[in-house]
Amino acid sequence: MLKLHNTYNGQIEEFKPIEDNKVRMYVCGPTVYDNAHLGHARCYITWDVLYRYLKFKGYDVTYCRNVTDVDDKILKKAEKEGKTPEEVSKYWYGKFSDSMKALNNLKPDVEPFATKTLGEMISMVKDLIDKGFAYEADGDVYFRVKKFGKYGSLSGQPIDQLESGARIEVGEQKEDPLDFALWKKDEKFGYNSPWGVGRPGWHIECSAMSRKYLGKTIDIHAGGADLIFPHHENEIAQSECANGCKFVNYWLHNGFVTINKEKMSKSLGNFLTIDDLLKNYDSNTIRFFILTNHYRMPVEFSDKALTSAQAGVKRMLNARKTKVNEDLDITQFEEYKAFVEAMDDDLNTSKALAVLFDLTSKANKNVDYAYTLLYKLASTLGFTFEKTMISEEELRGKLENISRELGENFNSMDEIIEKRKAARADKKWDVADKIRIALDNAGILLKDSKEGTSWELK
RNA sequence: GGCGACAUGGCCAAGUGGUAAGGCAGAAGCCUGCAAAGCUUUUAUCCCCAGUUCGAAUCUGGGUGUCGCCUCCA
Repeated sequence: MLKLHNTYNGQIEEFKPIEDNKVRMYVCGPTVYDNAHLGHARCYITWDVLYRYLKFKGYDVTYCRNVTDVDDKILKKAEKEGKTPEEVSKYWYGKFSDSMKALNNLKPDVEPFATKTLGEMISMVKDLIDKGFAYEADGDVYFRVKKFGKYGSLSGQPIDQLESGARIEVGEQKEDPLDFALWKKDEKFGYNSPWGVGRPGWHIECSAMSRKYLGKTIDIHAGGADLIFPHHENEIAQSECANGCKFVNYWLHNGFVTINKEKMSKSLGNFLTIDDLLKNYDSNTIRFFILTNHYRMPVEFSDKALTSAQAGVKRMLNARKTKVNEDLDITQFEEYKAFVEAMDDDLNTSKALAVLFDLTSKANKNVDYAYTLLYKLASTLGFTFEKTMISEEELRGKLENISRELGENFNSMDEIIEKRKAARADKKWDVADKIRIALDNAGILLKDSKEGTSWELK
């Protein structure tokens, strides 16, 4: 029985989908104007694991993650670089997708673009105006926060407190400082609407895309904890007033990545991009680093932590391998039950990893089912055991370097290993060592075992 | 000021009433021509104080410290 922490009431609740075994899940996606960083990686890895685990549990999941491609930041970047907003967002969406793929995150079932969902947004805004929850003011449209009695219940903020922090910007014609924009006048980059040329507000995007692709009431809505207020609060207000029904059953939020004890973020400038990180650590390492902590807790980044994660994940992925037995009923094993119990408990990945290490240890001791189980459960968390394949070209380059160093021509790794094997048989240790060192210099590690000698990239 | 989270060994981190999972690092041993990997053994009384209880890291109250949201932010 899966239990999840619901931000809405602060409780850990049993997860029950609206419809049988169908799950409708929405995650707030990126605004595509710049590189994604480790904080984004954490968010999307966390929800990728939830997506994978729901599928593992047998749910029929529809995972929708939007792409915000209308935004001030995109426009600013476009102006600065002399490009169109479309060019900017297209480029950075491509980069984002590459990063997600590199992190081994599954592709969501739907990835709607804000600019492609404008019709839905406009009709929703219109609806809100008709129902009296919104009003037009000089080309802008605002949501009447005070009309929605439940406003503030997700973030747990008393309305008068929110009021004291709210401001009216210059040029805005709000009835109340608390009101937020559903539509903003923008004659330069805007789109046609009943209220003139303008752009949708950020919050309405998610309400509209969620409704269009998943329906009026959905099971799960997830995102970073910094979106609780105002973004998710506003989404609830919009959706529930427009649709006249509950918006989301389970609100899930992940904690931040910190660096030097401070939240990693664009605005503070203290971030590491996923690209940069992948230069030093592979995706398994990053995933392991993220999953050793519970998803709601803060995670402190440091090179030391990543190095530690690297060593840890290596141990797991280096487990003694056997053929994965597809016919094996893995559900019969204690370790399987322990894994499921951990994950069912609000995604206790830390505990689940402990189960995987138990299996690693068993695999190394030749317990026959251990590797099959390890492989399947680790895959559920998105780890990959497959080694990165070395290209023909790269291998040829390495062989050339090795041949040069050894003063002898080798055409394949097998030839080299055979040569060393013969040297070892003759107890010519100096020859054998030279070969191993030459390979080491070329970034190849040799492993001797009873079964023979194997090689892998370091 | 309002709301919320966290504080466990050298580092990271589970555990939420019955006497501390796991990973990294360290140490010793086995294996090995060497190396890598692996195997075995090994390191804590849980921020402070008071209380509840037969019994608390785990509940209650009070401190101290750290962080987050309240403005764009994953």
